[in-house]
Amino acid sequence: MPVELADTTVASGADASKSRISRRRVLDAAARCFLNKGYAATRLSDIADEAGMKAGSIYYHFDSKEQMLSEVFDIGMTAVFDAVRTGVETLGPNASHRDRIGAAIKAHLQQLLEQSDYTAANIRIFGQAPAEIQRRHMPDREAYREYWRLLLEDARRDGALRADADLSLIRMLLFGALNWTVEWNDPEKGPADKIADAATAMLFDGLGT
Amino acid sequence: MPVELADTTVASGADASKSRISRRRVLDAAARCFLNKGYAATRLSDIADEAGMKAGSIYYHFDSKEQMLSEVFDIGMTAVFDAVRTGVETLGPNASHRDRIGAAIKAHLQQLLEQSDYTAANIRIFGQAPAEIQRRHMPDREAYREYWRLLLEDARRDGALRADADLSLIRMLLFGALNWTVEWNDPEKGPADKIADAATAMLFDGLGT
DNA sequence: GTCTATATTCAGATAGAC
DNA sequence: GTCTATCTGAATATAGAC
Repeated sequence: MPVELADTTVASGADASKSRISRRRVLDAAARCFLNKGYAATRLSDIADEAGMKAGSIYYHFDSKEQMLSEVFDIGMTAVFDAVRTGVETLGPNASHRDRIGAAIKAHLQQLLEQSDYTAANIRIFGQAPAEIQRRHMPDREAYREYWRLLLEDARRDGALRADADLSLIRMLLFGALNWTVEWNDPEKGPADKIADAATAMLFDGLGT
Repeated sequence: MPVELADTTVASGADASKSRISRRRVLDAAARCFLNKGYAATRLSDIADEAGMKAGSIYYHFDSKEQMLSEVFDIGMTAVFDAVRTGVETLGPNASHRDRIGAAIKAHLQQLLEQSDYTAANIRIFGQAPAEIQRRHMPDREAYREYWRLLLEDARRDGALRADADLSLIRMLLFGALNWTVEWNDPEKGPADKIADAATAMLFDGLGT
């Protein structure tokens, strides 16, 4: 029995692994398609083409197109939230507020532009996703916004940001400057870090003379 | 004959007018639907419902869904470009660069958030529109970008913006801050001008202490 | 000008062979 | 696990009555 058990374990382990791998390949393809064409305009055959299989085969891994979208959103939000938290915490507790916010901006843009099609898809197409899917993912997004809200509020409390600033407005303008990069950035043209530095400088210093 | 001529003229004038009016009603509905749901997710029956007619009737006024999208893009870009030019030129030739850029920001946001669903649709869904439509409207958008490029460059030339700024990068970050408002702004919550003032202050002064 | 009815095309989803 | 073949529903677009 130990042998059969071992064999079975190996076999099902291998199967499970193959399944997990091609499931992920399909999801990668879905994230790319959703990002580039939008949700409604993406056909299952587009995803299948990019994943190297036939449209019908997708249903071995997923129940529906909506399920794929939902998982793409989940993975994308987790990726960017983790990256930002890690980027800020890596600085240690004595970093300046400017450095903390700068690190958050850098991590956000790296995920969006270089690391994760899932994050990019989440940010780019969330607003046009089916209402039910949007509703389901509101709490994630709210938690992420809340993290940024505290980041900025702490900075103001300690005098690193002007006391008279409308922080929730500023936060949304900052998100806009960062998130809109997905509409125009050409990865060939330069690293996300360069954009991040410019955004941080604009936020803190402005461009007036 | 003068009578018949007059009658015919009046009658065809009235018909033409009715036609123009309901054509515009359909296009208004299309702009709203495209803005809210995206292009691919909008059905002709959505547009028809909102315009108070049946889906088939739309084809009396338009040849295709794509034609509607193309006209929405045209009207939206013309509206925002005209508004921005007018806003800047109204200041007269002796206005400060800060005031000129501030006026451009205000006009852009007013169109986007309060005046024109056409402009909002153009900005929000352009990136997910069919490739052929995007291609056709590239020159318009390029001209608009060019206007802003000169606005910022003139300011820098005269010393109103820092000499070391990467203006094309800054311009795209600014566009992002402004354009992303269409994703989050709640028209009930406050006027576009308030957002415009915050954006202008951020651009010139920054928020650091 | 707008309607009803319909042709046509297409995309999401399912069934069963391999 | 992936394929081929197919069902089904939907959406664009057309035809002809009113």
